[in-house]
Amino acid sequence: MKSIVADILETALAQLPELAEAAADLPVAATIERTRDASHGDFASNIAMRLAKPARMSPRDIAARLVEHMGDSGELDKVEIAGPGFINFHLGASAYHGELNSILEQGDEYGRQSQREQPRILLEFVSANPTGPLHVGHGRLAAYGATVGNLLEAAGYPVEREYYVNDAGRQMDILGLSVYLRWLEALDRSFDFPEGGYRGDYIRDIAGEIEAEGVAVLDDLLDDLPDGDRDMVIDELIGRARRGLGAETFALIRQQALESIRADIEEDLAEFGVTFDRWYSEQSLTTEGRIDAALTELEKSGKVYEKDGAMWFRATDFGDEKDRVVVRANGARTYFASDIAYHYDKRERGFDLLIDVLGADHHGYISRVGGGLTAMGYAAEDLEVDLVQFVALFRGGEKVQMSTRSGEFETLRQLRAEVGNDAARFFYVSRSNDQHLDFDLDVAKSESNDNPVYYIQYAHARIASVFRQLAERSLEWDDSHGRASMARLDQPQEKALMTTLSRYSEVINLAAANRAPQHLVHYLRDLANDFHTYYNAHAFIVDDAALRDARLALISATRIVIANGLAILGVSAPETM
RNA sequence: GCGCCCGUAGCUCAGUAGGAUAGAGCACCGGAUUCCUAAUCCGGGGGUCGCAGGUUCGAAUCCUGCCGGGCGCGCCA
Repeated sequence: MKSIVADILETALAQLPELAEAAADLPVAATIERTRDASHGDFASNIAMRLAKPARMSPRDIAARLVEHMGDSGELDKVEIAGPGFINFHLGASAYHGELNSILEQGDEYGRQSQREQPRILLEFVSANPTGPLHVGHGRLAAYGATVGNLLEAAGYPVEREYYVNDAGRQMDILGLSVYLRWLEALDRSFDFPEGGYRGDYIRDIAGEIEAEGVAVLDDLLDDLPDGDRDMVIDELIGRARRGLGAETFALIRQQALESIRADIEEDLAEFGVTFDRWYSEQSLTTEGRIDAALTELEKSGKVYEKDGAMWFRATDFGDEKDRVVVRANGARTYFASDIAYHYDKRERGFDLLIDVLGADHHGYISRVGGGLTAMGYAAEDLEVDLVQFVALFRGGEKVQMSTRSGEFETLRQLRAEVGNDAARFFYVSRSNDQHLDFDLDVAKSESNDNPVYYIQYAHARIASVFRQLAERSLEWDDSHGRASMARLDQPQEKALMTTLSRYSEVINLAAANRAPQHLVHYLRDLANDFHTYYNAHAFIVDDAALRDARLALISATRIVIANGLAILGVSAPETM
């Protein structure tokens, strides 16, 4: 719809060289927006005000010139100049009827922009460490990332989704150790479980499943532990276990634990409607020499130096607070080294735009990873990080404490079980990602009244119900008759509904461009509201066949748009409720 | 101390590269169904957009400072 107005304005502008020059840097579409007040028409452009300074003319004069050069497009009822220089466009009914026809013709494809080649986007999200089940915070990353991916695809971008599995490093050894200790415990060896280990019940489950063949009982494992902090104790235990069991056996336990947890996460997310094109292993960065390759690139750039036996990256040259170690004095690569190697690899694989969806506590990484990319010959702008703020659960007006110790739930699985996938997906993306999220369990769970998920789904189910009623009355919807009779849709509720429907593509583009799913959430709420209002004001199944068919065409289009929008959110569109 | 995010109605939050009279839900008050699902609809009250300056035709939106809240600042991952 918006493009109709943009085309008219662009055509007029092209005929006025002195204005076109001033508007060179200004995309015409960016000057056009929906009006808030119907008396201002359907769309308004502020282009005259924005050109006033560069063109050295008064806004109203500019507006007048533009209006003079607007042809008669047939879809425009009238154009007015208002206020300080707004150009208000009043569209005719045919524009709305055209949009309605598009919806009915395109069905579930409606709202999808034509596929473009560039930029190829790699969307990385969740990427939670495979050391335990996902918690409610990860759920927000999952819902947000998945929805942004759907939005980008709908907007026509080629998108691949990736989960980066942090399956290397010390935490994996701690995981392996924790599993082995639980395995020992199951053999009636009793001891104090070390503080730094992973203590969750899932560790016991994994311990019960490990292949025991070749796994020895190390009776003196916990004897004479050094006095020291928990990290020291854990490292000592890892060393003993590795020596006692043999490096291969220890690695086997570790890998089994890792794969068990990773598979559990994958299943959890799949049930949540969140899937990935690839699970990218951090271990593979080492085994396939990608860290070496990245370090070589860094050295070539001259942005690394040696100090105190370690290799440092000059992160401060790229806006970071301090330089960062990439290779420790003991020869081990840091997590940061993996991280830049991974992002370098993403770029090497041909992705133009790397989007990372990360928890808000990761904001410190942005400048240094971007800096790494720059040093290796790419641009920091190739990396976009969308931070997602934390989640707080509320029940009965009280904040649910999310400590590991407390019996209160904290895993994504438990949340999904309690409120359902639809409500969870919906609530997670209903707020801006840079806003802290208060997740009210009571509202999400309530199956009536005040739950916005059901409000939207109910609109969809109601429409389905109308068509069932139609069949029960032995009537049929004559699709083409309905389309031919759209002029009969002249009630204010019908106009309001058509206007809202026509906004859908604009909302998709806006939400995709801003990585802001909440725009779609609010839109769907508005659309459902317009439908419910219409439902209460007018009967659809009326005796007048032309009017009936036209109204059924309108609500049919409404059903399509609601279903398409909910699909992007990963929420189901039920036929009955 | 430095850096990032946030501060809008009683509560939870929208607010589109600055735009016309700042919106929604919940809560509160009052109404609507012989008829397609009342998980619905309609109406009403409720605001110094944290504070103070600045930029401009125009600021919730941009800039500066301050106040308040969250998060981060390892040769951890």
